[in-house]
Amino acid sequence: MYNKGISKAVINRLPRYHRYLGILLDQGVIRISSAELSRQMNVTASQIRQDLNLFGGFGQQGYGYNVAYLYEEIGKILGLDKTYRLIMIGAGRLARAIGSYVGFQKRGFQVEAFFDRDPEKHLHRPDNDIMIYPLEEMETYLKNHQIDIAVIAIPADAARKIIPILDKGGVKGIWNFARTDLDVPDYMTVQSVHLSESLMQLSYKINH
Amino acid sequence: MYNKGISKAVINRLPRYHRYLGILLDQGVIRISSAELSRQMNVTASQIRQDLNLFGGFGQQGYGYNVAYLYEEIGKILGLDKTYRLIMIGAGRLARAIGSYVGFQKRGFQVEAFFDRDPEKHLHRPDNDIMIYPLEEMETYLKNHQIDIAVIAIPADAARKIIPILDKGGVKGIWNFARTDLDVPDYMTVQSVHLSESLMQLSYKINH
DNA sequence: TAGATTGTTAATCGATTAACAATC
DNA sequence: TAGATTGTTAATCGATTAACAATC
Repeated sequence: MYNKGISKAVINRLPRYHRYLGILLDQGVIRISSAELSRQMNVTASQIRQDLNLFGGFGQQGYGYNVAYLYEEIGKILGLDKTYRLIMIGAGRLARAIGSYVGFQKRGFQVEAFFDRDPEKHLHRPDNDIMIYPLEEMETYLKNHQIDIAVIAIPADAARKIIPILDKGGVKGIWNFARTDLDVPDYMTVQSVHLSESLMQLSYKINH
Repeated sequence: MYNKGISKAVINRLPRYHRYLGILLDQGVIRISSAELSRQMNVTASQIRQDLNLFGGFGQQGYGYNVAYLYEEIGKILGLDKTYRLIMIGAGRLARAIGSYVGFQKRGFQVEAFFDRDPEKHLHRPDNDIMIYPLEEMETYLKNHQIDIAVIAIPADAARKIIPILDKGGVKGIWNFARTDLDVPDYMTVQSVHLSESLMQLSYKINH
């Protein structure tokens, strides 16, 4: 899979295409034209064709796109055909909620462990049998386990401090829920979910 | 506060300015130039000045920007000088995590109640004394309480069905965590946090 | 006053949309 | 074959960056 200068705007749209195609697939729809999909998704047909063609000709003139095939291909582009091992950094409410969200909803993403400054504080619940380790053990843990993604759900300063350990431990991607930007080497990637900023954007929109 | 055609890109950047200014404020920094802020934030100075000037001249030639003043003004633009009453729709892990996140972190956003299809299922915890009501009572509840924001953390189809009730109930904004787009009348606004899409974007970036 | 830095206009860049020839 | 619809190029639109005159 090769990145021939795909813009960030396009990447951000791919998961949404994937979601809509998944719904069509469930509905038993076999083929769809860019025009029809554009109606359902509220984007232009031109944009759909333009976006898809960055990755190759998935459609067929006079026919449209085969739903199952396109769904599959976009899944591959997004890397959903692979599996990923995750650790959760933090074991508070948010970390546990995200951990079980990922565990239930996302087949290819396996939550392997939680780490917390104070693992005793967070009770093990019957529906959550994944171990919570003390944060100091993370470095050793990463030596013995190949982990692809670290989910960060701890305060901002703790989050920034932990990056070198994740780097050394061979973690490739960070899903960041802390209220900070994170500097990582260029062979690592960060995807941030800034809940606070999202709520502020809502508040802006309500007032304007 | 008036919206003179501010683009979405600008609005999305405002909370980040606010965050950085908050840090500077905590550090006791009195004034800052667009050049210095641009270095810290990794954006161009030009963009900062351009963005800020959409809302008025907050700076002063030869001086820069007063940190406290700018922080305050951006806060006002974002509507952070007001208070908002929220209800949480859903009382599962994610809803409770977000509910307590908002409660702890965001002073102006008050969580008033939870609603759930099965309120009995979700135990009341000592650190969470906000009531959980059955979902059927929401319509009546909204008649008797002025609620500004509904946070949606229930499955996609349930989420879509609930919109008319929120509309009738006078809710202005929706913070949507369900895996669906939501159609609302144009006097309402939706801000979605698509966790699933965010994770897919991370997965894409790891592979490219 | 001189130096610094904004506010703002103009130039550039990139992303979206329109159009249509290619082709199934 | 005729009709439909893609793939792709060209035109438009919008957003970002550069430049500099205004001014503190």
